[in-house]
Amino acid sequence: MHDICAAPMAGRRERKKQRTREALVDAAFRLFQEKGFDATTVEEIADEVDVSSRTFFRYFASKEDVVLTFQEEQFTTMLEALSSRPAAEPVLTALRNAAVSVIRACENGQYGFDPERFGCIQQMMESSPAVFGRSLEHGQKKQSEITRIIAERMGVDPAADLRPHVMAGLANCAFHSAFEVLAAGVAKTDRFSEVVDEVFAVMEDELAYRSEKETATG
Amino acid sequence: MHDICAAPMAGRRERKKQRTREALVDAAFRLFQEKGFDATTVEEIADEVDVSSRTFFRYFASKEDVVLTFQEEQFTTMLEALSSRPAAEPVLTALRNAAVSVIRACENGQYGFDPERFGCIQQMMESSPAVFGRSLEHGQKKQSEITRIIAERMGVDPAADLRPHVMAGLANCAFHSAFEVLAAGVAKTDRFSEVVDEVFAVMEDELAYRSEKETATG
DNA sequence: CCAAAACTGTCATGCTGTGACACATGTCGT
DNA sequence: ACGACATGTGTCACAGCATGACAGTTTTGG
Repeated sequence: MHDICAAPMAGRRERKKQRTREALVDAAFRLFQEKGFDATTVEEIADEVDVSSRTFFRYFASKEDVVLTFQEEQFTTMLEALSSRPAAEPVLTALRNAAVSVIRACENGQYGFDPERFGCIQQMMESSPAVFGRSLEHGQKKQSEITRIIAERMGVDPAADLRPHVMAGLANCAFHSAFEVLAAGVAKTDRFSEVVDEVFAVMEDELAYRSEKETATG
Repeated sequence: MHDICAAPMAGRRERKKQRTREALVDAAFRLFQEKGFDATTVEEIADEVDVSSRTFFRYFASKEDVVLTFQEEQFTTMLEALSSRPAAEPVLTALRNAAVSVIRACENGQYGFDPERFGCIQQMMESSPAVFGRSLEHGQKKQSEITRIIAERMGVDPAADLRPHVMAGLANCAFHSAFEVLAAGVAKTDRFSEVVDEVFAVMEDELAYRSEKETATG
C-alpha cells in the first residue's frame, strides 16, 4: 500500500495479470483472423486461455475493447509525437507529421508495434461495423486530449475558442477518410501511412484553393 | 401484386403498419426522455404500444435505430439541399450552406421536422455513448452518398480521386465537431445550426491561414 | 368467399455484460 | 514462516439485445 516505486512489474501478481491479458489478446486476434470478429464469441477466447468468460470481462469492458487497446496505444504515441513537433510548424502540419510518423512506425514494427496485427485491425475495421463504430466513438472521446495539446500550442483557451476543437476534429477526420478511401480501393497504395498523408495534403490544397474564391455564405 | 400506383398509402395494412411504427417511435422517445436511453428497454417500448418485443425488431433493426431514423431523414434532406446548391459555389461553401439550412429547418420545425424531438436527440447523443457511436457509424456509412454528389459537382471520378471523399469527410467532421463543441459548452450559442456554421467558418479561415505559411512536410 | 400473402405472437436460443458470493492465491508486516 | 488482508478468479444468476422458427390471425385480391 506504500506505493514506494510505481514500477510496472511490482510483484508476481502483476506479472501474472499481464501474462493473462496478453494471452487473451493473442487468442482473440488469432480467432478474429480465423473466423472473423463477429463469429468469435467471448467464451471461445476465454476458453483458449483457460479462464472463465467472467474473467475476460474483468480485463476488457467489451469484446471490441480488445481491438481498441491498440488504438489506444497508437493514440498515446501520436500525442507524444504531436507534443514534440516544433512549435514553428502550423497546427495542421504538426498533426500531419505526427500522425504519419506514428502510422509508419506501426507499419514498420518500430516501438514494439506488430505490423501484422496492425493489418489485422485494418481488416476488421472494414469487415465489422461494430468494431468500426466503437473505433469512431473511441476516437471522438479521445479527441479532447488532442484539443488540449493544440490549444496549448496555439496559446488559446480551449474552453472559449472553437479553433483547437475543430483542428483536432480534422485530425480525426483524416483517419476516418483514410480508412474509407482505403476500403473503397480509391488509393493507389495499400500503405495506410501514405493514404493519411495524401488525405492531409488534399485538405490543405483543397481548402487553400477554396479560400481564393469568394466566401459567399448566402 | 400489380403495383399500379406506388402511392405511399396503398391499403389498410400499410396504414396500420405506419401507425404502429409511429406509435413505437413516439413511445420510444417519450420513455427515452423520461428515463434515458440506456435505462429504457425494448420491452417497455413495445408494451407501451401493446405489441411484442419481437414486433419491435421487425420495425427497427436495433434500439438505436429508432433514433437513427431521424438522422436518416435529415441526411436525405441535406443531400437534396446539396444537390440544388448553385454549381458556382465552391464545394465547401455548398456543403456549409446545405448543412446549415437543413439544421435550421429542423430547429424551426419546417418540412415536418419536430424541433422538440430534434433537441431530444441532441441530448441523447451527449448522454448515451451507444447512440453517439451508432450515429457516427451511420454518418460514415452514408458518407459515400455525399461523396458521389460532390464528385459529380467537381466533375471527377470518385473511384480514382481522393478529393471528393475527403470533402465529404469534412462535412461529417463539421457535424461531429459541432456536437463536441456544444457538449463541451464552448459555443456562445445553443443553436446547433449556428455552431455548425461557425465550425465551417473556422475550417475555412484556419486552413486558409495555414496555407499562407510554408508547407514544410519534412 | 376462398386462397395466398403478410403481419404478429409465442417460444426457444445465443451472445454480451454485470452483480453477488465463495474460494484460492499473492502480499505484507512481524 | 505465519497470519491478516487484499486481490484475482470461478460459479451462478440474471437482464437485455437480437434472431430464427412456427403457428395463428388479419388483409388482400380475385
